[in-house]
Amino acid sequence: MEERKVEYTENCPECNSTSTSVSRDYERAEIICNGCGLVIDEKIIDGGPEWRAFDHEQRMKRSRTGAPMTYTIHDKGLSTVIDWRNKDSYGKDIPARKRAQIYRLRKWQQRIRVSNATERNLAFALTELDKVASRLSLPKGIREQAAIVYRKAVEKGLIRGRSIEGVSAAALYAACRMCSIPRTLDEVADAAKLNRKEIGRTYRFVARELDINLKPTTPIEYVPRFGSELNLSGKTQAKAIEVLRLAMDKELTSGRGPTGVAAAAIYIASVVLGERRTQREVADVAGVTEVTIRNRYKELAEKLKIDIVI
DNA sequence: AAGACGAAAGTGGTTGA
DNA sequence: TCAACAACTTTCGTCTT
Repeated sequence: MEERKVEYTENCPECNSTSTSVSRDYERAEIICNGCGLVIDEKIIDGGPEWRAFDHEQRMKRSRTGAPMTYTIHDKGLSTVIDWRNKDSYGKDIPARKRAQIYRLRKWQQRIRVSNATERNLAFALTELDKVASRLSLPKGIREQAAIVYRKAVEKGLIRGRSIEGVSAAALYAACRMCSIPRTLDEVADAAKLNRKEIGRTYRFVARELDINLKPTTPIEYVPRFGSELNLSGKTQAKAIEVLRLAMDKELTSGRGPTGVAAAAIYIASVVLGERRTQREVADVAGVTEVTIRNRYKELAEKLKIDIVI
């Protein structure tokens, strides 16, 4: 193994002068101060490759990594991309007489990449998916999940007779529930600019055909999101969840809209712990009315014997 | 003046004959 | 296919802080 010493800009705690640098000795797996020779750290991890390559060809052959695979690009991000720079793999300029050839190659590569109708459909759907997901500020994992659901729907031919937008919105809604960070149908419908009925219908259909059976969402899953939108402390959110656990034990949540129950529990928790929010505020973030909160929280307070002092 | 309360009527979706 | 039904909403007048 060759000895690689990499300059490392960190000061030695011993001699502590800014001018002295330390070096990493991967042979001995130590970090050493160049000034006083102190071993600063041992058994460091060598982040580099364990193989050696003598030229570019070998390097390409031996390296085992590349761009990560993703489901959010229609070809999973694995296709060849001919970039726009007129440079070859060494970074040298491509001679003028070859430019035209490269230009044609580039054009055809683009055309082939999204060749048939299915591919184009997928490409379109995935951009749509991404657009809606970013409007709802959903994490990347959910987009991947939604993309997977959408791909399966395409494979089963479930798109026929349904709009791409509708199915991608349904896929996204399903993905949210699968990952336990549910959005309401209303929220998805709003972001996708479609009506809720349509998405709901499509979702049910897709879920049935793909054998995605999800348990009904529990109110608890809504607490963190509503809680943080209301700037409630973790303590209050925990209290709301505690209330919901008790409520679920006593069957007070079944048949009720989960958002309504979650809103009521949050309201109760906020009052009990002195972090008061008005019914109006809670109702707004939960997407229900004050009346629903009142009905729910009356029930909860009565059955769980929680005293509400207002 | 804002928030909470509750009655009454209306809406959209599910269920079962 | 249709009526019954429960949950939820809208609206509004009243009470409380």
